[in-house]
Amino acid sequence: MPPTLKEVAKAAGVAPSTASGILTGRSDSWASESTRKRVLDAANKLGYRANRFARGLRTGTFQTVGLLVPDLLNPIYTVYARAIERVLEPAGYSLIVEESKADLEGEKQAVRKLLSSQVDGLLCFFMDYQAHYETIMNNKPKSLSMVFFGESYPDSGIDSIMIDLARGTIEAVDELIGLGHNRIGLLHGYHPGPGRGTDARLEFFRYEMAKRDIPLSEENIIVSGPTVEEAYEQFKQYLEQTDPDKRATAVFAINDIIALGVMRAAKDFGLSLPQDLSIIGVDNTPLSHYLPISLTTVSYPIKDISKTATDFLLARMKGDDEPQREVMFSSRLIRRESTAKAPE
Amino acid sequence: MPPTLKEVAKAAGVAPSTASGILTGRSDSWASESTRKRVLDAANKLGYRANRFARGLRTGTFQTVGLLVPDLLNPIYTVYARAIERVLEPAGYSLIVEESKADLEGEKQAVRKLLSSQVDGLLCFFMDYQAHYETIMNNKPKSLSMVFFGESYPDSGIDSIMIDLARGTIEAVDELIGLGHNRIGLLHGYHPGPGRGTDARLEFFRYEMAKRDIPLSEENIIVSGPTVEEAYEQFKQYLEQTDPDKRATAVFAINDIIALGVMRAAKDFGLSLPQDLSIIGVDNTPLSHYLPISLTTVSYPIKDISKTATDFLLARMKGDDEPQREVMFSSRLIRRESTAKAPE
DNA sequence: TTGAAAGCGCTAACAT
DNA sequence: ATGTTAGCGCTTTCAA
Repeated sequence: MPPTLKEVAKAAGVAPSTASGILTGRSDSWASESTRKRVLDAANKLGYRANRFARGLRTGTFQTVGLLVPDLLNPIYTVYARAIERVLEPAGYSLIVEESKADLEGEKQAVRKLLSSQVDGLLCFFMDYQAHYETIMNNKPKSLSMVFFGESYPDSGIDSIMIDLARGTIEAVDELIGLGHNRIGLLHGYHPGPGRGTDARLEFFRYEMAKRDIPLSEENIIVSGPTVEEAYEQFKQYLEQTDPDKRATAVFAINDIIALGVMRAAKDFGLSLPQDLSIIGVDNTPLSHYLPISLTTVSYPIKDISKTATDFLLARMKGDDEPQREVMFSSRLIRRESTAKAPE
Repeated sequence: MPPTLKEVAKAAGVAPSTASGILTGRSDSWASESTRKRVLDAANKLGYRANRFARGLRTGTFQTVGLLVPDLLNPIYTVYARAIERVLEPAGYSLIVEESKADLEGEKQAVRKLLSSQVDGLLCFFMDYQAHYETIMNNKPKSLSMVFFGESYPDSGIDSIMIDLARGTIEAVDELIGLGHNRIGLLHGYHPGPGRGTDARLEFFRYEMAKRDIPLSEENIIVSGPTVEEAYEQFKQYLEQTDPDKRATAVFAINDIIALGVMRAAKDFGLSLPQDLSIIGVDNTPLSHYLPISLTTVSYPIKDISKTATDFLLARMKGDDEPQREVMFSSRLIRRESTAKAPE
């Protein structure tokens, strides 16, 4: 049995309430230096750690925030989780990571679960924001703070952190055009159900292509789920079904993991990389640098993003009620081995 | 404010304790069908969810288990975490994943933290089991159950799940020999401090090599940390410093992630893969299948392993006090693209 | 500057 | 078959 506050107090010769004030560093605790020291020593000696449950029960706060991500096998979410944790920890909060298994149904369940679960705050990467709008607006307890990544609900009071893929996408498109590609494909994978809303990454890509008068054939827009497996299957199918003369010579994939699926499918189809097919990803996953064919990718400042998001959440949980915030981070292209001159 | 048990009870017209018995499905609750139904309905209507903290405080149990892993960027731990979670969830437990950042100091801290943290059980992948022996034996509360992966403390009462790499390693060695390799290197990466104990994977490899009269030059045994970065650096250095005539033509890396580092270092050094260098990993990480050069690797039944470990833990937490258990799972080689005939 | 007492929401003995 | 009561460990008025 771990020591209780009462025991610490007794060992120090003070009342539990006094010890509590000192141990939690409450500002109104004007304990004398000597008492403070006695209490701290006693706590230390006994190896005291406050029982989170008792404290949570008493304070009505959980000192816990949840992070919802689609798929933990995409290492980018591990990177986020780490960065977030690093901000949360010093603030005394713990992080619970939940994944929706890259499935819209799973995501709905997870939202429900998290909304009524005992956390003080929630950081969300949704695959489909629209799908949860009602649930969240109707069921979010007033006491639960949230921050979104990548999209926002107008007038919801929920802060959002956005990544402006403009620069990165423009650089990617220009890079490919500069290499002589004029049949460029796109693989996007955030939408488990087809036709469900539009992906900003896709729209932006379309726009930039149009601006440059590069035809973007609809059949070169490939829809996949967010996992490497789905990307592999979809792209393999694309390769099998598309006339080689019309086939894209370069693919912009909206994240590194699905880019990996594309790579593998291309290899299995007998293409040489990057000679026969250039591939660009997004996220600059740690992995992308170490692949046998390292991946050209769009990168963004993930630590800053995580820090900002977590700071917003922390502030909201403290009661901050500024107007809804929305900040945007920029992106840029990192050139590696997966892009090359267009084939003849 | 979420509804409390008291409110549910009132809505159903019963006492809190009655409602409690019904809602938690306590066996000694001989409530009549009609009361049971009223309570369930009320709970449902109000969206009641028991306050974990109050319950934990009252029962002295946390319904939580911790999982300690070295490095979440190695996807194999994500795979474990998922598989474990899948067993834990139906049993009503949640999982907290802690990573030691692939650093022995971090691991020591994490052990200390978890031992005194409020979890009912602990599943551990340690990098260095010896380093924690004292801490654990001296500080593990009687009420905390533990299960180890990959090593065991004799007479500790802590169950262990082992992977017998025999078959996999033998197959790996034979595969390489069959391909004509006779200078085979080993990269092992579980020991942050050099000279700290020995790695079973290494010992076994040594043994199998000796048995086949294949000389294993000490300089072809490369020590690295468990991350891809460290493996990359170490192997790069190895390549730069080793006489090409003595250099290994094949490398057995003790996990897929460090195998990836080896691949990349070889590429950057100008070697062609797999012609100039064959590489074998261990773990059969999901990723290894999708790499542009897919990785030959030693695989083992990770779901069964996770299930067994979690079942053991669940049983121990329920009070089971069978003698210490130790089970061993087997492994086998999966041939992919990263291995080829030895160069001339 | 410190202590006494109440109560957070829940469960388990015990009483009815 | 159901209700009453006490208390888990902590924090927080309020009183001393």
